[in-house]
Amino acid sequence: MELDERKLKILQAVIKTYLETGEPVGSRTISKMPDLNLSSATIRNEMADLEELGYIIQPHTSAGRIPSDAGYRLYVDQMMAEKALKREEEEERQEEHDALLAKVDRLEHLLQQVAKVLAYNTNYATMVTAPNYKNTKVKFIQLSQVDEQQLLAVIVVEGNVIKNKMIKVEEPLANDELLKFNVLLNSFLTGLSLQEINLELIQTMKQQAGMHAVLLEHIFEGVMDAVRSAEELEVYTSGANNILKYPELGDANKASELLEVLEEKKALNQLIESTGDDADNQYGIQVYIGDETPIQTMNDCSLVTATYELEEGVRGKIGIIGPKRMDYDKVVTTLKNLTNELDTIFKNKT
Amino acid sequence: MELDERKLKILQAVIKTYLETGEPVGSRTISKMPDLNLSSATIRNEMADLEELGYIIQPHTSAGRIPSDAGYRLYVDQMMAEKALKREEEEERQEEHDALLAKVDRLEHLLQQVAKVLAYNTNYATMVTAPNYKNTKVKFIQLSQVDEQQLLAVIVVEGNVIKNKMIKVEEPLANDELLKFNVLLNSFLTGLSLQEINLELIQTMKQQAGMHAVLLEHIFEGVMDAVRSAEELEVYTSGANNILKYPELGDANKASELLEVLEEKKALNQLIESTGDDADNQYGIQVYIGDETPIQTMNDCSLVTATYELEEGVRGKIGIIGPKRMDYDKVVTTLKNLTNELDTIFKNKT
DNA sequence: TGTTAGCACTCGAATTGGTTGAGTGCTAAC
DNA sequence: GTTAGCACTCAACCAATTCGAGTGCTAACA
Repeated sequence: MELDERKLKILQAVIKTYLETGEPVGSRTISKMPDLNLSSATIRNEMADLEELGYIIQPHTSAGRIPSDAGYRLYVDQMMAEKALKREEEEERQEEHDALLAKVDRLEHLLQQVAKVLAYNTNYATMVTAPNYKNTKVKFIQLSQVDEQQLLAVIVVEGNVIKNKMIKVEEPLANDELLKFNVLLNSFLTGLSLQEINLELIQTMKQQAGMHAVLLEHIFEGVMDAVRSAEELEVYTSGANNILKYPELGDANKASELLEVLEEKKALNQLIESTGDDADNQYGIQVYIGDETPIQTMNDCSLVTATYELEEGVRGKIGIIGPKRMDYDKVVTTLKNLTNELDTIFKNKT
Repeated sequence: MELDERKLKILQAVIKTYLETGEPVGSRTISKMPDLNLSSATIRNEMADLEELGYIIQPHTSAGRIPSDAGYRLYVDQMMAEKALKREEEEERQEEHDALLAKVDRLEHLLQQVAKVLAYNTNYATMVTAPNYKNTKVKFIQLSQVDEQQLLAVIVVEGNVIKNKMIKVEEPLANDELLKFNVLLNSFLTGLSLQEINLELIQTMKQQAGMHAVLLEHIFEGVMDAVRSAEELEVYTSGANNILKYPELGDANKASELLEVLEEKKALNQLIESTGDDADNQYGIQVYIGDETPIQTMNDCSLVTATYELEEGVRGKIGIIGPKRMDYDKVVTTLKNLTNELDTIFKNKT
């Protein structure tokens, strides 16, 4: 059996109405559509075929049909393909800037705000990861004496992300020693990516410095800590409550598990990092349906991810989590516009 | 009518069993308790009285009784009074340290961890506010040249909380100018509390400095920004999913509203700041039942707050949100132990 | 006077049975 | 290949019924 033109049309009709209503779709509903002029009986035959092909499912004998994961998949693929064609015409129309985003300054706040706005606009749960700094380079590094017993290490990496670390010392450093340290640190580390700063390098630095070893050790440890904390990926979430708005997810147990995942930043990070590369399609937008999602808890959900770029090579991800019957079209469009908007914001800023 | 000894006992029995079961408590259940030897009929009479006094409620004619807010109130007050008496004996027994908290270093992470552990231990939703820095003093302040067009302002306040701010400049400052600035800033601002740094002060500083006004303006603005951002209160939440575990809150609408509040940090802050001062009782623990909670959305919940002290005068709050029939005893004990533990951690640390 | 046994009563919750109607699959005719 | 028609299925809904936990009240008892 083949999926001919007509079957496809019927399938799309089923899915579309199911997305709208959330209830199983019967043959009569479809037959009444003006688009394709067929009796309910014919539709029934076709629907039986579609079920055999695995695109739709009957919850019970005397009910209408709902899309299977495979059905959604087909639908989404189709949609994405269409979007790819329409691309040029639309490109110009997305000028309206979101006032909510414009005035935010600090990256953390911006990303949190992005998650919030997105959740508000789509009515789904959202998450935004901070960009991965591993590939960014150290721009500036500085030790200062805060008080008798404490040094402060400040590290700025490209993208103007700032990390701080307090370092305890037994006794204050002399001014010229501090200066020496700063010169040393800067000359060695500036321009390196965080990835390239490793123990080996530190060793050679130590040899070069040739100063009181214990103190040195301590300070380097602190600096390394700061570097490491810059690598830590932050995740911002919003709209968790939206999950409860969809009855198919709203049962207390499932919803509770989902919420738990949304709180568990590590899991989230893994989740969103395990989604494929943006190279897969021209918008960097990917759709995971049901079992395709990387986490078991989300098997009743769909996940749509997009990639934004803070600057060359420094990327973060945006994710939207909703029921399988989410409004894929709207979500994809919104994400597309949003990433564009972020692009312009970042390009003007940095 | 009076609330005599026996009535009180019965009331407590009703509340206790209701806390455990979550279902209306009938007269027979109480009469079977070994503690007070009375027939169900007598209990019924007493319960009728208790209802008239407003301590318990009958959901419908042929059901048992559940506590009213007033009933809970009485129960909690009683409990707190008892705890106050038992205080000394217990004091020594709370030595077991929570391994999960010991190794955390940065304050943000520690507080987040506190929220998490607390949520895990109690099965309620939790929130922890970062301490209020308004009263803390500036310890250290520094401007550095990061690159051609950017200055970095770093401010450290007591409690070792660090704030950063990037400041754009048209052209790089000369080294001696920068030095001058730093001296100026430090001499004026160090030792002041964040509250005391205001426009007036800035004005006098400007006059003193007497340099190119525009640049100055810019820099001060940046510094002020950093100061302001230090004032911003952070709130860490955890265990939001626990809300769904209690049927009386689990209906989709209410739960959704609650979750929304938990996400809205500003609202949370207001909420927890509006709770009274810790002076009210010796543990700094307060219980808000039903309508007593400061937010309408929480009228079906109870809120228990505690205060911790990072150092003299620098305090934050911890809140636990659960159903009205939460296990007050456990919650209060847990909070008491936790604040003690935090005390020892902070005293060893700083 | 306080306590208790007994009893009629109430009312939500659970069970049952019947009805409805949306939807199906199949067959036969067009 | 399409469609009208028909028998069939089954969740959803509703009403009637039962069940039982719990009540309030009264009368008897200590």
